Formats: sequence, structure tokens, C-alpha cells
Amino acid sequence: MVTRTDAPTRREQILKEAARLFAERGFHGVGVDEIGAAVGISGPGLYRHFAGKDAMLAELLVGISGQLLTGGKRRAAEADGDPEALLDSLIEGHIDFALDDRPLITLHDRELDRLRESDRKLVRQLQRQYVELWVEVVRQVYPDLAEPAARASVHAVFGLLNSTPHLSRPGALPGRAATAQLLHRLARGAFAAAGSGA
Amino acid sequence: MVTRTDAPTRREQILKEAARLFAERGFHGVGVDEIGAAVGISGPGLYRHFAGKDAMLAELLVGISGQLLTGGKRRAAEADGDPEALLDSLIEGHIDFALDDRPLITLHDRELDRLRESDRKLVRQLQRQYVELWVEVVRQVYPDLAEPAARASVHAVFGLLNSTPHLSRPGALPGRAATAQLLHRLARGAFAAAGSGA
DNA sequence: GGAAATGGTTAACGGTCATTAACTTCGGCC
DNA sequence: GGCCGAAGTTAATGACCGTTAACCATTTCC
Repeated sequence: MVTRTDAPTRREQILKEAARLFAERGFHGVGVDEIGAAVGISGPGLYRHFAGKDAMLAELLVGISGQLLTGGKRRAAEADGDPEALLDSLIEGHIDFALDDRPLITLHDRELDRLRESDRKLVRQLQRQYVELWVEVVRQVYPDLAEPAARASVHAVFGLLNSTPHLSRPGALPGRAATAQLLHRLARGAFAAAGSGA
Repeated sequence: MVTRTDAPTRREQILKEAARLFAERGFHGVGVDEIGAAVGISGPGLYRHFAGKDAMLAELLVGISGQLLTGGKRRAAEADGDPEALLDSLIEGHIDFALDDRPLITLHDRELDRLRESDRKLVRQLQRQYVELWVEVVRQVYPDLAEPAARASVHAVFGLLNSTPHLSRPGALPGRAATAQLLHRLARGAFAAAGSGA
């Protein structure tokens, strides 16, 4: 885990606020003036940091997909040889991401089409690799599961884990640790059910 | 099941195409001219059938929430007294909806904020009732599950069941029946895991 | 100490788009 | 046969919004 102590750069502030706003009201629903206002500068000042509104979205989506894949690969390298432990580790990592970066998770599957062809291709490629990583592990843990079923199950479990943004305002939740544990159990339960009766 | 034999009215055509387009590119991403073109009339002709673009979205979202809730209540009435069977029935109904009306499912949790205050309140109220219906049943089947955990689990399973739109182009799927069966098993497995180790 | 880069500002431009206006077409009905 | 309402049409309007232009402050560095 790399923890940062230095202050976030203006660029990072902008990305963070843009992510929040995009997630709340959609890419087209947010104006550049709003994004600017969220970081204390106004409208066109953003163009000192980004080529345009599209560029912000692109950087966000590529960043997300990259982080997920990188984290997944790292975990795969660490838990070398133990599929059970690796599956748990992947689930844990995805949950951390979903809980800590809700806005990004929301963007991730909502605004992909707004990207330039090249960026969209890149994001999709990263996403695909991430899914394949999961599919391989799931099939090692549950060898009876056919590949299409495994892939569908992985997508479904992503949907499950990514459901946290919908959990109303953060109030009703039983606390972060308990939520993480619950999501973990739900995910493992889903996989187990798919893998046993196939 | 009420099956219709008469031709769809122009109004229904519009709603259907609008749902598809909104789901594909987002509410703000679709112009009225496009919606019109999709049903063979052009642009402002839509205003003979709807008060405005917002009105279409409102009718779609209220319709979805209403259908889900109505269907859920009907199932609750039918499977009287047998929580296990009712849970299966609810899952089955939700899966049917997710598989048959993908665009609507997508809209359902994506564009709620675009609504007028009153419509949004109505939709949320319908959604809440639907969730509560599930929560009650889940807690009857798994009495050890505390209420907040049950509610979170229900939301998570919704995320799981609603994941079908993300399953790439309909090609890779193992056929509708098999997909439905797999989703059902995943959902039951998730609930079982949450309910046993609480 | 001055030049240049950096990060802002406000004002203007241009395009897109929902909505309205004004006008047509046509099928049913007395 | 003439009226009328329903369902369209195109053209105009007005708002919004992303982007660019032109200009200013401040820091950095030779």
C-alpha cells in the first residue's frame, strides 16, 4: 500500500470533484463551470489543466480500469498458487475500491460511451483483462463451472459488489468493516452456488 | 399474464424507443429529434403525445417502479404463506424483467435524478416498497439476518440481477433459460451465505 | 530586477437543443 | 360537403454550454 502524505495537486482535486459530479448527475448533466466552482476556480480555468471536459472523463475511466487491473495482477502475483486465497483477495480489493471510490465505480459502467474511440478501446481492453483474471481464478476454485457461466457469474458479482453506491445515503449501513464483510460473504456465496450445481 | 394482441399505440412506440435511446446514451445524450426519428416522425411532433422530454422519462421510470412493485405484490399474494417459494418467485420475476427489459433496468438506477421533485418522490416511494417486500421475505427465510444486513443484501442482489445489461452483446450468453437459471442460483447463493453466518 | 512560465480572470463565439409558433393534411362525422 | 380535431411539418426562438480569446497576477529563476 502506497500512502501519500503530500497535498493533492490542483489537477487531482479537479479529477476528484469531476468524478463526484459526473457520478451524481451524469457527464452531460454537469457543466464545466460547476466543476470549476467545486475546486474554487471558475469555468475556463480548467483548461489550464485539461484539454477539455472529455479529457477529464477519459483520464478518470482509464485510471479506474488501470488501477483495478494493476491491483488484481499484484494480488495474483502475491497469492501465488493458492486460488482460494486469491479469490478472497480479489474480492477484498474490489470491495475496498467500491467502498472508497464510489463515484468512480459509478462512472465506470455508466459513461464509457462518451469516450473517444481510442480511449474507449483502451478502457475496454483493461476491463476485459481484469475480468479474465477473475474468470481464471473462479474456474480454478470451481472447476465444474463452464467458461461462459464463469464469465457471467463474474459480471454478476461485479454488479453485486458495485451496488454500494445504491445503498442510500451512507447512514443506513452497518459500518464500513461490517459492510465489507457482508459483501464478501455475499460474493463468495454467489460463486459457491454457481460452482456447485453446474 | 396479460398478453396484448392489438398494435402498440404511437405513444407506446415512442416510450419504447426513448427507453432504448436513454439507456444507450443517457437522458442528456439523446435529442428529441433522434427519438422522433426512431418512430418515423421528426422532432417536435413528439409534443403531440408528451408534454416534453422530461415527461417521457418520468412516465418510463414511474412505470418501471410500478410494474416491479405490482408484480412483487401479486407474487406475494399468490405464494401465500411459503416464504421460500415466495423468495424464488420474486427472484424469478426480477430476472424476467431484467432479461426482457434491459433498457428499462438500466434507466431505473441511472436517471432518477433528472426527474421533477414530485415524480422522483413517487418513484423512490415505489422502489422503497419493493425493497421492503423483499426484505421481509428474506428475513422470514433467514431469521438470523439483522434488518440492515438484509436490506443491504437485497440491494446487492438487485445489483447482481441487474448486471445482465453489462454482459457484453447478447452473444456470449448461454441462452436465456440458462442465464436465468444461473442468475437465480447466484442470487440464492448470495442470500444463503449472508443468512447462515450472521 | 526582469523575463517567462503558470494559473487565473471575464467576455465573446458558436453550436446544440428543447420548446413554441404557424401552418398543413387528412380521416371521421353530422 | 364542410367542419373539426388529431397528428404532422418546418422555421424560429431562446437558453445553455463548451471552448477560445485576450488580458492580468504571481511566482520562479537567471
